[in-house]
Amino acid sequence: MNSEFVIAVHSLVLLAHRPDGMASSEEIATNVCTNPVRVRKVMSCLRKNGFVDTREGSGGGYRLSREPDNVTLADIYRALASGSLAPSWCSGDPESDCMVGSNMGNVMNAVFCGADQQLETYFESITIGRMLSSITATAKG
Amino acid sequence: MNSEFVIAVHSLVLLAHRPDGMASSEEIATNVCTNPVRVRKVMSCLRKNGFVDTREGSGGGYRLSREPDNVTLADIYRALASGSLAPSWCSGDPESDCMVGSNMGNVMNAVFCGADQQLETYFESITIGRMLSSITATAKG
DNA sequence: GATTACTGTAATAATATCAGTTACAGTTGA
DNA sequence: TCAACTGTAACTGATATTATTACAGTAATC
Repeated sequence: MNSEFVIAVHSLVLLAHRPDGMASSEEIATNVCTNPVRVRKVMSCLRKNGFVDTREGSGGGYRLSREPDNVTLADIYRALASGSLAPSWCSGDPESDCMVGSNMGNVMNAVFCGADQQLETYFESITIGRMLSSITATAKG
Repeated sequence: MNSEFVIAVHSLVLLAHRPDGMASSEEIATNVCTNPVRVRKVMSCLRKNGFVDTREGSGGGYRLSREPDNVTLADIYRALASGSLAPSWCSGDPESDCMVGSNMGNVMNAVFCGADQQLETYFESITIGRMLSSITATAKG
């Protein structure tokens, strides 16, 4: 899995946890354990997909623009990691004389498309709000 | 996804397609489009897990040792790609003062364990035999 | 028993991917 | 006008992936 997905999920949970729903790229980066530029790149993508609003300039940062319970991991997955399941490496060669070698690419592709959908369905069942609850429950228990 | 998984699946389908169920690492490598050493490494693992028999020496190679219809992709996944879904990159820091930052690792981990199981369930439904049928059907159609 | 054709595995090299850093233009609040 | 932000691009360094080389061990065949 794409690690940008992880950063995105973490960031959104953090925003959801903030009373005012806001944080700067630097705050997020510290919390996630990475650098602000990487966070900004991910958040920029989340903004384009309507998950957050950004405020540039002094005192700015990111704000969650949707209800935590209405944002599923599937939404995030689709926005920045869809199709990441299939390996970059492609098996076989369409020009091969062998029936197996020449068709494996397509068949493998179909397998991974299915896997991707399966994964998406699973992610559909998990929301940012639920992850936050899970964390607060763990912290209290 | 681990590309060794792809090589393994392709190799087993190829063996299942062979009338005598056999092929050498070089033949497989050519068909898969990679080098024989890589194939041998993957096959070595498949042998240890009981998917194939090997015959060393002249005229040797690999032979499928199970019924194609009884080998699921889940079996293969478990043997050499289990847990590969979670990114190497880990979010947050257990020592963090922030509740979110310090617990995200665990929660994220749980999410990916679930995803892994989901994937395994999906792979359970696909067999080497079915993939081969799918290829022969495509080739004929 | 020598030769040939294989597997098994380690070590190394080449390449590609990923993550961190620096730099700087643009924006906004004070 | 200054300070604190975002948005991006370019560069560097780290890490992971794939290919290559090398060689020991095994078995069939001449």
